[in-house]
Amino acid sequence: MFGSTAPNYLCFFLIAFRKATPKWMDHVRVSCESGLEGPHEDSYNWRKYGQKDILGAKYPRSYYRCTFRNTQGCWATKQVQRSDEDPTVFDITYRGKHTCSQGNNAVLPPKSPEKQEKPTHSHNIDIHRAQASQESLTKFRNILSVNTDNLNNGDMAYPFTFPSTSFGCMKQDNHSLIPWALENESFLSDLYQTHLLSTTIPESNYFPSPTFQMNVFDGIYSKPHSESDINEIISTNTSATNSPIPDFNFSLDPVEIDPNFPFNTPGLFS
DNA sequence: TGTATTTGACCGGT
DNA sequence: ACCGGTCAAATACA
Repeated sequence: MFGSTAPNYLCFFLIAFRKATPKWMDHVRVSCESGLEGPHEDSYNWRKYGQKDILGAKYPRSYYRCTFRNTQGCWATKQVQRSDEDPTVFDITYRGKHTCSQGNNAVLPPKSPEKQEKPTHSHNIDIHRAQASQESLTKFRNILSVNTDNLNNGDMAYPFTFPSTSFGCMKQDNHSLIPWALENESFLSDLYQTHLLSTTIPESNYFPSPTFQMNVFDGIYSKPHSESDINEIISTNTSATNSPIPDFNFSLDPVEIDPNFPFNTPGLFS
């Protein structure tokens, strides 16, 4: 399977990255009474790069990637699709972890309020700050409307809590923090993306309403598509720690990797 | 003019 | 061959 050339290795790792990137679903219910529709806001800067009609789905799926993909090499992506059953619900699938500045701790100021769909509400911003105060978190939690769609799903796990410690500010190159970070935050930190409801603009151009009703993914890592997905995440704990590619928070699925694979092959990561 | 979105084409996996 | 995901040229917008 593996040739002796670096490009072959690179190809392999790109495939492994795609396949092993943790995914999770985020169901957002839009408040009908507020007259809002469209997906949520998660305070990250996303750039839409595609839209597809999905077989059997009423609504098209939109594809977003981090705005800073090129400038900062952030490979976080997300998919947004309106639920067939309940059009007020958007299924959001996140892939990858933000390695850009906004993913570490910074919530960059909006370039323009309209276009950047940036929440100007402090709670949402605080939630993304590395040192959000417990007070803010408590206040924020009080206005959350938890979507319990997944509670009947036996796969769910990892109850969502609001830690008082810094969150989502892990530097990707801080290897000394990796073991703890991977065990506790590898994906949980990404779950710590909260969402504001959109206005009437669907899919992409949305920004919070002053009367928004916060509906946050219920903080549960839900519906792993398969057991392998869990393995993918768990494997991050081990394989990524010594990964020579610190910029990518991906895991290598041990099922797919020959344990005898010569990682120390000269030129492998060159 | 720079940036974001749209949308048909393209590609890889199944 | 079909389908999902991505690319990139065209277009829109500030």
